[in-house]
Amino acid sequence: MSSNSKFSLNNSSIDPEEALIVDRIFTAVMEQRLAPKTKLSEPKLCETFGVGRMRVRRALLLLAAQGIVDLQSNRGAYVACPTPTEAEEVFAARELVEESIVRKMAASPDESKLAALRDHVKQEDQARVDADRSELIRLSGEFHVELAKAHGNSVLTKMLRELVTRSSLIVGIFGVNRGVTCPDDEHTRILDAISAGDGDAAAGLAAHHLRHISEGLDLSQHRKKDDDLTAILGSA
Amino acid sequence: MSSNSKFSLNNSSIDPEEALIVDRIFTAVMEQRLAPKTKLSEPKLCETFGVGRMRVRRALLLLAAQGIVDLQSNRGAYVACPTPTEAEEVFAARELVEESIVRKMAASPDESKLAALRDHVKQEDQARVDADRSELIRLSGEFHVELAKAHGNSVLTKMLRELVTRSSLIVGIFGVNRGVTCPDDEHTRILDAISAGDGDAAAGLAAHHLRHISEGLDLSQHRKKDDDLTAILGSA
DNA sequence: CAGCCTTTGATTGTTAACGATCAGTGTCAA
DNA sequence: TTGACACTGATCGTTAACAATCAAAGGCTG
Repeated sequence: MSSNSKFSLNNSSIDPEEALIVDRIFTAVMEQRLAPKTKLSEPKLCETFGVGRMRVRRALLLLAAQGIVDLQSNRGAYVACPTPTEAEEVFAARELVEESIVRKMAASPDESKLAALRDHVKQEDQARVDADRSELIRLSGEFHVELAKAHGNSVLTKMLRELVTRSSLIVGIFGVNRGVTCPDDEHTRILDAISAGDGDAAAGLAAHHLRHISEGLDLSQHRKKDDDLTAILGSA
Repeated sequence: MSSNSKFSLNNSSIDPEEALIVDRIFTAVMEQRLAPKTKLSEPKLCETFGVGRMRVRRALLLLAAQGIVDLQSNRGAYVACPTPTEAEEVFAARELVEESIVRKMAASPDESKLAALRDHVKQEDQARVDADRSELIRLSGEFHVELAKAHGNSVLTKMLRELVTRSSLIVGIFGVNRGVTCPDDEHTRILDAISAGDGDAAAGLAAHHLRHISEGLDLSQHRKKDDDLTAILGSA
C-alpha cells in the first residue's frame, strides 16, 4: 500500500535496483524510522538489499547529493543531521515555494485534481484513527508533494519532495512532540481555499501551516540513535 | 577571474577533485560551450582531468542527478537535451521562485548586498563591451544565482543554480538568437525596484524578464553537436 | 588507578582486470 | 545496388582483490 512514490530520477533512467535502494532509504527517512546520525555501513546495506557494493555506494552518493545522507571521508555514511540554520532555510524555502504553488492553483482550480487530494487527506485520517504512526507521517509529508504534483510541474515536484524529506529529518531532530505532524484539518482548509479560488487565503494557510510546524521545533537539543538497521529497511 | 563559484555540495564534504570535475562541466554547460547531446565519454574525461575512471563516473552520476547529464545504459553519458515540456517547467519554476525571492528582498532591502549585485551587473556590462560571449552568458545566468545568494538562503540558492544551469541548456537548444542573453538593463531595473522597496514591481520585472527569455525560444527545432571536448574543458 | 601508546580488526577508498553490450564496418546474396 | 548479417573495435558495467584509513581494545608506564 505504501511507497507508490515511484522515485524516477529525471528522464535519465537510472538502474531500477539503484532507484529502489534510494527510494527505500528515502521513505524510511520520511517516515522517521531512520533517525539522524544513524550509520549506514556499506556491508549492512549490501546484505540488506542483496546487491553489490557499487550499487550501495552510488545510492549513497545520490542521497548525499540531496542532503539526506552525510558522507564523511573514510568514516562512512550517516543519515544527515541538519543544523539549525539549515532547518530554518529549508522551512523558509518551503514556505516560499508552497505559498506560490497554492496561490497559482487557486487561480485556476481543477476540481478533479482537488478530489484526488481530498482522497489523500482521507487516507491521512484513516491512518490517524488507525494510529499508524509511520503511515501518518509519510502521508502528511507526501500531501505537500502531491500538492506540487497536482500543480503539474515535475521540476517543482522533485524540489519539493527533497525539501519535505529534509523536513522529516529536521522534525526528527528538533521536534518536541513528534506525534503531532500536521495538525488535524489544516490540509483540508488549504484545499477548501484553493477550491474557493481564494489565492491569498490559500497562501496564508499554507504559510501558517508551515510556521506551525517550524515553531514546534526546539533548535537546541539534539538526539542520536544508531540501532537495528536491517529490520528498518525491510518493510514496505 | 572566472569560476569563483565554489561548488560546495552540501555540508557533506565531497572529494575536492570530484567537485572540480563537476564544477568544470557545470560551468561549461552554463557558458553554453558544451552543447546538448554532446557525448561525454569516460576515457576522454579521464585523460582530460587526469583522474581515474571512478571519479569521472561519480561526477557524471552527480550531474545526472541534477538533470545536466543524461546517462544512457550501456551507451554512455551525454549532455542532457531537455524536452519542450521540461523547458516550460524549468522556466515556470524559475518564475515562481525568483518572483518570490525578489519580492522578499524588496520587503527589507539590504543596500550593501544590492551594491554587490550592482557590481555584478557592471561586470556584465564589461563583458558586453568586450564581446566576451562566454563570460557574458555565464555572468548573466549567475546574476540570478547571486540574487538568491543575496537573499541569504543557501538551500534556495542551490536550487536556483540548478535551474539556471538547465536554462542555459534550454536556451542552447531552442534559442533563436542566442547572442541576446539577458536584454541590456533589465537586471538593473530589478535591482532598482528592490532598492525602492517596491515588491510588486520587482516581482513583475523578474517575471517579465524570464518570460522575455522563454518567449525567445522556438520549441520545435533541435540542434546537435559533438565536437572537440578536451579543449572545451581545459579553460577556466 | 589514570593516561598514553600500540596493536588489531573492521570499514572504506582505489585500482585493475574481466565480461557484456553496442555502434560501426565490411561482406555476401538477392 | 541494396538489404541483411556477421564481425570487430571500443566503450560501458561489474566484480574482486588490494591498499589506506580509522576506531576501539588492550597493555604499558608513570
